[in-house]
Amino acid sequence: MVDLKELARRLGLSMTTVSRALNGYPDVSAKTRERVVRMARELGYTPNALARRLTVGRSETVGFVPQAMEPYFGNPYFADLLAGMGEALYRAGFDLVLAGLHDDVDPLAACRRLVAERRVDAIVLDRTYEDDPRVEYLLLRGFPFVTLGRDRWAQRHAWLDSDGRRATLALTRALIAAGHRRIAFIAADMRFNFVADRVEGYREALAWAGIAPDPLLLRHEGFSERGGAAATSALLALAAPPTAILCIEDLTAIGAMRALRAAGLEPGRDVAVVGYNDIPLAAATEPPLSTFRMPVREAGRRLAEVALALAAGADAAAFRELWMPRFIARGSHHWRGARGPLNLDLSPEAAGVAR
Amino acid sequence: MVDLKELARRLGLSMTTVSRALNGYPDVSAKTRERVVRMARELGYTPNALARRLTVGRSETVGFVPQAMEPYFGNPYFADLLAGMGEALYRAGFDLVLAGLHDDVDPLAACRRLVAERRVDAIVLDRTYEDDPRVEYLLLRGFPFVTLGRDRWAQRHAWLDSDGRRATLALTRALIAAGHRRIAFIAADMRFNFVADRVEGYREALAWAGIAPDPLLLRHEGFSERGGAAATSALLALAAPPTAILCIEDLTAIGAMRALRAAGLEPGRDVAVVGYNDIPLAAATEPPLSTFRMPVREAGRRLAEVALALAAGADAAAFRELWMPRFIARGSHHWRGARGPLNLDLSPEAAGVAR
DNA sequence: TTGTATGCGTTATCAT
DNA sequence: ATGATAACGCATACAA
Repeated sequence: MVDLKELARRLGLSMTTVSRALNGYPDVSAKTRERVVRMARELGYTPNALARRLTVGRSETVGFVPQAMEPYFGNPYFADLLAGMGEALYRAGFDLVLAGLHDDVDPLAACRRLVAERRVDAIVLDRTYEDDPRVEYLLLRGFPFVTLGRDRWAQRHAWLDSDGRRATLALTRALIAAGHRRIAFIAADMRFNFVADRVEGYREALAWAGIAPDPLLLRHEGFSERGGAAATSALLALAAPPTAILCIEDLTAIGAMRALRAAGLEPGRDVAVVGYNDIPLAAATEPPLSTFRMPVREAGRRLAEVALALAAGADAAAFRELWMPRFIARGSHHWRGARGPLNLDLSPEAAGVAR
Repeated sequence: MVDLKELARRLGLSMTTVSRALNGYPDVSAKTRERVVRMARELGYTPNALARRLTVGRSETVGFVPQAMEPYFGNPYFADLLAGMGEALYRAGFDLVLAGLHDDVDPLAACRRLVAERRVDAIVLDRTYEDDPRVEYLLLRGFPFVTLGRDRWAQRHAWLDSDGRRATLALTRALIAAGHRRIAFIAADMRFNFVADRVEGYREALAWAGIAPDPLLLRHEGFSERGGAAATSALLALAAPPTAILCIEDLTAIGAMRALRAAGLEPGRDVAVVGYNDIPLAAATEPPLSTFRMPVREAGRRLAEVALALAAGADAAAFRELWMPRFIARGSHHWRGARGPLNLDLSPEAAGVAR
């Protein structure tokens, strides 16, 4: 492995000049630069990233620290998000490191290590909790980070989020307008901000319509197909079962549809079912699943871009983006009691009404 | 941020002594060590990983480079593998970096960069191709790496693999013994070694039974639910449709079952269907999917351990492990024409017979 | 048991 | 336009 010193020796130049030529500094003659570049290629010279990183004081690395792995299993979302991030980071010459992916280590500990040892220049957090320890720690340290999903303060750090509240609000209102009165929501652990956000939209729509929320219709085992099925069975056992079921994820909805069938009910006819995320499987269910789509790959790219900007010293205040998911109307949201087709109003005005 | 020099100054000791005390060297008095450790904690000293890495000449990092992302989407396999690797690496103080996760960059280019710039100490490769460029490159460079999935030479590098050939061989033989004669395999791109390996087992079983392989029964669009469904529709349109369908993945099998139903056939009765991997969804299909289970999380852990050993200079020859997946007999492998229950012989002897 | 001095491979500063 | 030298923050060979 030839290093800079060796390369400079062979060229009869100083390391300084060679380094400058290679890094595209202006103050080096075209002729010299050409010589240097050619020789570097011939000898297969590649700078040692470890040395460069120490010198420039940057690790050229962005860390990704999830809160929990459970929601990721079987979820294409995960691969898509990583692919998006990986793409943007690769372009910038940065590495993507994953930390805290297993349950036996506190995600906070993983964060601490990344920050304290300067292993990364910025961090991307996914699926934050309310009062997330990772967020509090990074805020305290003043370390650059961006979250996918905002928290209730929303003004303390950079974030990117899909407007789950608005989507759920619009959906619930549309269901009510179509005649539904018993609307269930198979959500998940409310500590997740994105879950709380969606539940909020659901509740606002009910309140707006003057429907008293029935706590029995809100469930929290929605992070798996199995959970969706179990929750649905429980809902069907109610004295007054729901006519519509909102789900925190598509897999949840798939489980819900399975349980409905098992109970002799036809999803998309006897009961309306709606998922979230639009995983590939969603188009292939029977009936095809109506759901919301968020461009996850692009979100990953954008998160990486923001992380890079923050690492370069940009102000976090500049990076707060609320993306609107699109409703994908397929078959499962239908209901024989409906007064007409489902008509979602995703406009900001409609969302504001309920606030 | 206090560094080693500052810490030493405050203690009235040399950097050397402080460094040794912190790194657990024996030749430092207990009293001194205690003082050093206490002060380090008080001042919140944490060594700078970049500096340490440059000094010791190791990046303390392992890279993971997939061949393609397509097979990962919607596959819990991916998250599980990463979680396993992340766990073992975290314990060792190593970082896990992901590279080449997007389609617009050649995985080989990602490998090159990791190696040439010394960004990682070892690499884990998943789902290798036959004559995989990544493998050839790393072999050429003499760079430490381990693959999940072996290639046809099998003796050139460290690997860990599930014995897909043997599993498929045993399954196909058992199906034949049960009376099946038209057995289809919805495989995938044969450039993937694990696909070719499984197809080999399938063919061996047919040959062993004297059944001429029908090329129409071997399909290659199995990397998605949709592909599984499409392949099945094509198979059903055959003059002589299959009575059993092997699938490269569970999602494929789910698609196959969907297409069977759409054609008025009942999987697990009219046609036997078997998946691979045992994703959570597999237990929740109707009928529940019979499949093979590989402990992916542990495989991830083991891959990381091997990578760490190789990075530390261990000989690759010591790391060749063939794991046997377990057959999970649920409902979908049944067939009304069967002469009896399916009886798999996964013993090495049974696998050897056909060789 | 502790300290001195050197090196890791770059980039950056300051001359020339 | 080019070069000598310092600095990045640590670990380690060698000395004491």
